[in-house]
Amino acid sequence: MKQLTKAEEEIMQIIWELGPSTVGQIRDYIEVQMKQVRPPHSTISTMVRILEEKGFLDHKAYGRTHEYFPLVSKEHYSKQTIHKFVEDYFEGSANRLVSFLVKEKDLNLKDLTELLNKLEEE
Amino acid sequence: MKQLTKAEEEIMQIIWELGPSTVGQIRDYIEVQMKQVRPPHSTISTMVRILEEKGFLDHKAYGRTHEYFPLVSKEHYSKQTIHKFVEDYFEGSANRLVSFLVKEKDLNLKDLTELLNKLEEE
DNA sequence: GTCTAATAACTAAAAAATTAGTTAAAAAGT
DNA sequence: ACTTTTTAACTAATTTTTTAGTTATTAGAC
Repeated sequence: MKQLTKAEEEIMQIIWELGPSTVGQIRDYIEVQMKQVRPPHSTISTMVRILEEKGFLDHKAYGRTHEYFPLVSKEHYSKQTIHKFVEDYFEGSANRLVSFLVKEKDLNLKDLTELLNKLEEE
Repeated sequence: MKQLTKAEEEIMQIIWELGPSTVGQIRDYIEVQMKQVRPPHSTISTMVRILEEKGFLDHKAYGRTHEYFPLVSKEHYSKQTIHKFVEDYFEGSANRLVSFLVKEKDLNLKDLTELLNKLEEE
């Protein structure tokens, strides 16, 4: 699976968040939720067409309006990304990643213990 | 801190791996270890100079030979990257990342338990 | 010392990514 | 019906990233 560029990933995040969306809805989201300047229609339109080309999106046409929806789930993409990341930075060991998180205080032992208990119940 | 591009990150990985390196050593590594075509000197030279500009590398000059070394450690960079990743994909919760890893079988409960015990000893 | 190979610095070219203009068609509002 | 707004498609322009050519200098081999 191809890696997303920064701008592409941002668009994907929005569509994952909103679900199936039109170009207009994406622009609204950027303006209202992200409080940025409303980008030109053509900018977003080009982005989603590239994402479609790369196989991340597909669309349904309602008349002239296209509604874009993800072909790759956020879960699937994050799985790939994390896999590569663990590969590159933790010699492929998820264990080491967890150790690292604990050392870096992104995770404390109490939380981890609780989590483990919960996971064991399932 | 700036995000690295794909090619930039590859160079950084090599320098993190090798320690302080000259352009020639990097080219050797790419040829011998990575079994790729030996890139032109100028290509690698440009990359390391850009990385220097971005603050990821510095160099020591021995005569005309420059030895480049990291200013940003692999640990520091991975910390930033993972932080952003957890932010974007796990709502900032490292807990959820760990759950995800377990669900996706990158991590099994036995290992996690052992790890937890080890961490608690420290 | 002379020659060869490696080097840094500079520059340029190519490729990829990003942003945006234009047009024609459709939809929505009046 | 007429006007305005939204849209897709196409295209172009810009910016960023990546790769590589050229030149002058240095180091090392002989």
